[in-house]
Amino acid sequence: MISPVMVTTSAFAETAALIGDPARANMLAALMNGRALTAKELAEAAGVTPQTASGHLAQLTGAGLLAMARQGRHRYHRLASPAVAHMLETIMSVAAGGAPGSGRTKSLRVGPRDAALRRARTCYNHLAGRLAVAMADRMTERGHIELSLDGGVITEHGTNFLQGLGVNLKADTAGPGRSAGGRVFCRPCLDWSERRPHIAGVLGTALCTVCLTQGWIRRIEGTRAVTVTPMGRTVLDKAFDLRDALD
Amino acid sequence: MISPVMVTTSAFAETAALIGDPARANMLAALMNGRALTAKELAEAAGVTPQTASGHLAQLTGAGLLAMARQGRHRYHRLASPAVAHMLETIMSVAAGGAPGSGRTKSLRVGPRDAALRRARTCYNHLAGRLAVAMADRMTERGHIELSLDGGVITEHGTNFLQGLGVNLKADTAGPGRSAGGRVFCRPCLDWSERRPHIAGVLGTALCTVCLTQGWIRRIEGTRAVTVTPMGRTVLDKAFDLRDALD
DNA sequence: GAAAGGCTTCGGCAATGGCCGAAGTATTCC
DNA sequence: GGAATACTTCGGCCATTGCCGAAGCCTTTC
Repeated sequence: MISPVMVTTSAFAETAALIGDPARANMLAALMNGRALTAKELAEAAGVTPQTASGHLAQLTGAGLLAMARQGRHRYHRLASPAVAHMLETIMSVAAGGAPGSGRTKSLRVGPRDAALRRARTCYNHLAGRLAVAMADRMTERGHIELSLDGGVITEHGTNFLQGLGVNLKADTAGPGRSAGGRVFCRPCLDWSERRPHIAGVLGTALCTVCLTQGWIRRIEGTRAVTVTPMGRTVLDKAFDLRDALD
Repeated sequence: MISPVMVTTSAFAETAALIGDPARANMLAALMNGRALTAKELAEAAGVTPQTASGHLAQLTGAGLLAMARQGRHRYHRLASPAVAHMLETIMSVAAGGAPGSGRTKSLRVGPRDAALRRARTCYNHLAGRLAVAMADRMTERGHIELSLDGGVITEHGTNFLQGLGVNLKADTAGPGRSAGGRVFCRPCLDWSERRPHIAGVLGTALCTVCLTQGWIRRIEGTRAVTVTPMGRTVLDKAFDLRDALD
């Protein structure tokens, strides 16, 4: 007999099992930069042949974790929704060491690629790493935002500050990131490398978008890491007093 | 050669794989009621023999997902931290059907046990299901809270309301759920059965605690579902105008 | 139209890992 | 002290499933 509760429990396990395979996990991690990649690129990211990758991608798409779009002879795969990205980030956060302060030190921090990731990276559609945590810290210190592990909100002061940077927060009057009262929340996202919250949600997305379009940061191909351009360094240091966050 | 980035990716995949096994997934789901269970109880929940469960529990504990406490000849296992509970809830949310509005209809809703779960259940340390969503809706309508997918906050009005119910929100001046400014946030938690947010975080925990200690709701043994007592029905319907949320 | 590239399906191999029976330790109860 | 209970370790069986080579489909390019 199959209990009705088993149905949902089984979907729960299946989803996790899908993520739990090393090859698929690498594909999903590669897609955490928020962009769509071809099957071949994902095969390379996972370290498997195209035919093996094809099977994995079919499974992930079938389960609703990925969305696929044909374009010529390419097929572009991306995370199906921000909810999926959020889920993956949450798992990464737990995988990176469990509760902060616990004795677990599984994630060794070595190597240049790793260092670049810890310094600054994208987390689906917002920024993460030392850079993002530093930005959140300065904004908190100055009263631009209020942030806790349970939630966050931008103040009037912060709205003005961000608009001065070119972030338009009054574009739409309602959206997933604002309450019925129009208040703009910023979702805290626990940074897996820094173990402290940074800014996600609509606010984090807007901030990341501005940084990219203005050329303050640039994506490093084939990884989630980003570099801060010389211009970006000047602008962001002036705006956020980054101190040694980029060293 | 093992790339340094692979280290973290591997921990990511291992964590997901740990959750992905059906037996372990059932154990974790059973622990989502927030309480500690013995190895035997978890074996029963997973549908495996004690010796098999023992191996699974050792893995989960070793990975930092569970914490264990000896007590006499029993060993009580619980989720290691709220972060783990949050991760599991996020996976359940995605597993229950991907993005809201997507064509996925994998989770059939049948059977009495399932119906009870959808009506009211605990989600680690707060309430979920139709009951919790209805409570959040009423509080939003009345201006007690502001809630969006990105965050939430309790208003002065809401603080008074909850204190009238016996929830003391001014107990400590700082904590994980409040910003440096003392503002009390309530984390939104996407309800996997209702596909709408309900109240989590410190606020959700406090609310759930009051309901349990006052005897308004009671846990159903062996499941995450809770029943609303006759007294609770009276009190909660008066306070929250639950309408048909409990039918 | 032929060639090339991107992607998928099929088939068989191999290894990972979950499962239980049996046996061993630790703790409580009588 | 002996029986009972809770839990763990060990060893071998078996199913699942990830992997790649080969071959086929579809689209673009020349």
